[in-house]
Amino acid sequence: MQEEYNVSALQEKWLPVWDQIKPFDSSNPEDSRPKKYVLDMFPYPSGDLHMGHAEAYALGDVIARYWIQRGYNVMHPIGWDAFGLPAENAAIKRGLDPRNWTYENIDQQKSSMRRYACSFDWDRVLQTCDPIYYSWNQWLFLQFYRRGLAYRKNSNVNWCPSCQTVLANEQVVNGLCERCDTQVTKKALTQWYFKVTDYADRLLDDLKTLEGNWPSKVLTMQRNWIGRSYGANLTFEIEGRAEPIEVYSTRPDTLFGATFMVVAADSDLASELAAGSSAEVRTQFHSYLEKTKKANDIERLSTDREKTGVFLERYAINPLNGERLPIWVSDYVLADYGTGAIMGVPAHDERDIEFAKAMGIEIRMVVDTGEEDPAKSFVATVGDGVMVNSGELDGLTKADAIEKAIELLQEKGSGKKAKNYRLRDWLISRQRYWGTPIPIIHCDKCGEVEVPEDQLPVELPPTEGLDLQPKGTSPLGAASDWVNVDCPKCGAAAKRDSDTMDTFVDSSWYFLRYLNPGSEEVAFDPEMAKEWAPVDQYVGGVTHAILHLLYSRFFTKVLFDMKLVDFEEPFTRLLNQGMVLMNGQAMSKSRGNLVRLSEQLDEHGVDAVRLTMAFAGPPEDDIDWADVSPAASSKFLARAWRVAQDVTSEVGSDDKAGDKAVRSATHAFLKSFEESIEGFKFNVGVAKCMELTNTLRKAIDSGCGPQDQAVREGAEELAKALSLFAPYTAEDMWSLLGHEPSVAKAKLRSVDESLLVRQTLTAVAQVDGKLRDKFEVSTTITEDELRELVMNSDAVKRALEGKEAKNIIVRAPKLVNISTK
RNA sequence: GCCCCGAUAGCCCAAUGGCAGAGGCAGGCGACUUAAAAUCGCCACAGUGUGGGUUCGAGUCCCACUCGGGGCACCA
Repeated sequence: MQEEYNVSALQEKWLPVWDQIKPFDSSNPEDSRPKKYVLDMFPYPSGDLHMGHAEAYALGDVIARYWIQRGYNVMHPIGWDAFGLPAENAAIKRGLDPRNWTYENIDQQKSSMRRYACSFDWDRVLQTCDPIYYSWNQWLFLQFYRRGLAYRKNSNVNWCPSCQTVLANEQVVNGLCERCDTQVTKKALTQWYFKVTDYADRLLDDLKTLEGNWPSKVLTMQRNWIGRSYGANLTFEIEGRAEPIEVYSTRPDTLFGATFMVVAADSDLASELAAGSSAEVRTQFHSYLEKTKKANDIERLSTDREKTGVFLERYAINPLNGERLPIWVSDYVLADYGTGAIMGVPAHDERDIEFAKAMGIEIRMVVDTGEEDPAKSFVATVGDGVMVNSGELDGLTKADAIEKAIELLQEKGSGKKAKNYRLRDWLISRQRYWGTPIPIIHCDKCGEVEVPEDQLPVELPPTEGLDLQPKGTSPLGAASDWVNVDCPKCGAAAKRDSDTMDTFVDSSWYFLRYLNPGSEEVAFDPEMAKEWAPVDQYVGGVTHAILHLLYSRFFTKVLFDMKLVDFEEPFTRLLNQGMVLMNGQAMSKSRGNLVRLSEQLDEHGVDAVRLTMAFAGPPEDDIDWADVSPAASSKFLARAWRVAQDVTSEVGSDDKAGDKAVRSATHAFLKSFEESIEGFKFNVGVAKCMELTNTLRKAIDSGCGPQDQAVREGAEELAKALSLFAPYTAEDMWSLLGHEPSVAKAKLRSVDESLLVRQTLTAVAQVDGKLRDKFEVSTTITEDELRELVMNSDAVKRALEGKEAKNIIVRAPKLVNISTK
């Protein structure tokens, strides 16, 4: 009796079966299969899953399920990145506890994921807002603290006036808050930092080991972000100041071209130098400083902005030639890069020449690059050239001059090699409620005191009686029962640190927590880490190319130094999936182009949506939902399903008895399917499934017939292959073919190469690269035989008329090309 | 301004330097049907953004440009 393909019936039929047999359990210690760790970036629980999640998890699932079918014990866990502002903001808006909002959303997402048939191991689940999770955030913080990697300092920090909290550099995008697009301002605050800069070299150098396994785009972005440069620190004596000033330069070779010095307006040094100046200069300086502070990053970064500054009427002494250099303050020099002061070499630096032009300062060429003298052209020449007007450096090229200049400076004790980074330390304090409390107690007598480990976790106090409304200081500060404690050292009255940690701390090590998510004894079991970690395949959006991935890499290196893990990179391979767009644009409610995942699933079924995600194109490309057709995917799945239904042979009959041509097609399919999936060409893999389906359809209707064993062999492999994309349909096909669930655990047949060997193939004859004739030839044809065959071809003779064959290239058995030029 | 990626049929996309088409959508024709849907089968459609170059041979490699997308952008 032939039945109809019914998607929703299949979903209802198989979901409970899978719940029972748990095909994706990875917790059996007796399991002898080799291990693989496949990880999807965990979601933030803001409402139900959306189309973007659907793509990411569909693609991650293809990989996880593929490796299971290749015979691996695959760990594929999921969790929730559950702390953060959206929960807190939603809670404030509705007067609720952020816990409610968060856990409700998690429940909803969890049930959507189950329905979506993700191959997650549901026994390995974590939520970063659970005390049992953030307890270990606090433990790790203390380990970092003891290693000198967590410290507090006062400085001008990025401040979001809307979120009323500080932001890490990484969370400021074009001068705007990453979350709410508000203009970020500066504020002087004492905050906690992680010392990422200690690891800058390793974070940069180890990117090499990821080459080929991470998208090169991400590697480049990380390199740029860390931004290492090599140069020298030069020491300038200052008239009227006991201490000299250090200046960082990548071009110490141009020191003879220095005609001024600039100090960052907002640096302590600037204030100090100004203080020693005339009253008039002091007034000018202070008004300039006020303007600088008010200017936000957007204005500051605008490239065509006029250079401004104030001359302090003080002078620095050039260490090599003793010249007096006027000292200026300006906002184009950054207080927190290098030493916050620079030597101005206008002839060979674009920014310096702009400044010199604006202030009427001398431009002195010291590198002859063959271009016009910058003093005349007012265009800085930054390239290589020959040193001039530079004393002992004259005649040298750039690289040699840099070496020589450093040598000279070193002899005088006024300079040495140095390197600098764009990367700054990671500011982790946040003045908000919904995050991990920082496990430090402030005591008037003892200063910063660690919360003893046996008192962890420092749990968040309940929200009752707390005003979560952002007001610039942490809401936790008002929880007096919670804040006021005895100092663990001296017993005197003390206060807890009331800030919470950046949520990127949570996600920097969560991949290790999956190893034993419920453990109260350890953050993660180092033995388990040896078995499973690092992550073999990480899947997620490119939006995390810098922040999350850099922080995770930093954490991993610290854990390596703590001897808790034996690897230095957390994610061996990385796949960045694209975005799901609608009509060329990111989906959003305000644009009115939002496609609701739940509606797509109701209309087309889970399998069709998943298949569409995989088939739409290469995974890293964006998918425009307007360009794809889940209805067509559904149609194909029904077609494949009918093939399985039509098979009439018995389970377990001998493959070898089957039709040769169909068997060849099946094994050719297996080979190309494997290549497609391992090369992340899932769209091609799906196309191969379609091709095999067409072949089997034809074989059943007008070929060897439905009883032929080759048709069964093909249908079984088709079901297995399809299970990567369409688990419900594939499971039902597997059942129609007489097998027990689950198809997810069925191994793909290995390719029988002998079936791929061909007796004949089509050889082509080209004249000047253009196709002129074709021949069906034996695969063992010799070069001479093929050449003769082609030269005797009428079509080839016609093409050669009036021309002379000058060169004949023979690539037996496939091709002959006759060149007449 | 600098760097990276992309451009193949009406559309989405394939193609180890060797026959431009694997697959799908939309389209046309036919079979089945009283009819339609569904199903099954068949068909058509581009010479690869533009201009050069390397090569026996270029969608593929190199150079320049156009368009689209992304990243970085006073880091001395």
